[in-house]
Amino acid sequence: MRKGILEYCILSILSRGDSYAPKIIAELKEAEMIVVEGTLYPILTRQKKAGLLTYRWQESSQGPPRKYYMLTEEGRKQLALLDEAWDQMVEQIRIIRHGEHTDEE
Amino acid sequence: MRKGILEYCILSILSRGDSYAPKIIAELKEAEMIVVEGTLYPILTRQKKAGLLTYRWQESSQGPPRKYYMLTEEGRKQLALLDEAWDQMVEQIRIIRHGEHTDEE
DNA sequence: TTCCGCTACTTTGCGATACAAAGTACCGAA
DNA sequence: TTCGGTACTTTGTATCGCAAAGTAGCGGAA
Repeated sequence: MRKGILEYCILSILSRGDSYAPKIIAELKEAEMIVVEGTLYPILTRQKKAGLLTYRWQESSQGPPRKYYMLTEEGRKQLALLDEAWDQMVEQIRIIRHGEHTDEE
Repeated sequence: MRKGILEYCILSILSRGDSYAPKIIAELKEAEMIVVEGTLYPILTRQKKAGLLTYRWQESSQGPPRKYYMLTEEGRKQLALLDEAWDQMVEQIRIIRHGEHTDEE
């Protein structure tokens, strides 16, 4: 029950600072949204291809260099849209669950 | 961005009273979660097969009889689980978006 | 009665998403 | 040079939702 939502989470995480895959995975795990490499990397690739992200190579003190991803201007726009869509969905599901009460309570 | 959530919505709707497909579709459309027949019917079939739903035939004043679906006891349990999972996801996404944390970082 | 349109339910094929698992490549230490 | 750890990539599979076409029963109009 979270297909398509990962994309939103990833943009959200990157909106708070550049990051690279293993770190993103750790953040998502902390939020109990278990993600594995084989899931995350294709999403990052898709989003980069869609122009939402870009990346820079950055040396690491230990191990190979890392791809640090960051939002593009378009990525920020998309995130704003997803923010709105998410809020609407949460509200609609609240209505479905508890009945519609827009004017009254 | 709503895959897997339809199942939850359908159980929620049925928890408020028995219903049949076109009526469920109308309710979901009202919630701006557009659903078409080819989407809903397979879900109902899956859920019935999973033991979450059952149905009875009921005559209609005009047109063919309708399959009125209703939750089983197991369906209610599943709905309770999904309720909890949904709340957790909403909370986790709120944290991801706004950087809420307990005391560290 | 026969035909037609409406309602309801069903099936098939496709694209997209996420997962599991295996594979590639680079770095530094022994 | 070899080994273990880190990072990134690729392939195959299952599932979900959609579009579109198909099946079937009911009731009104000619």
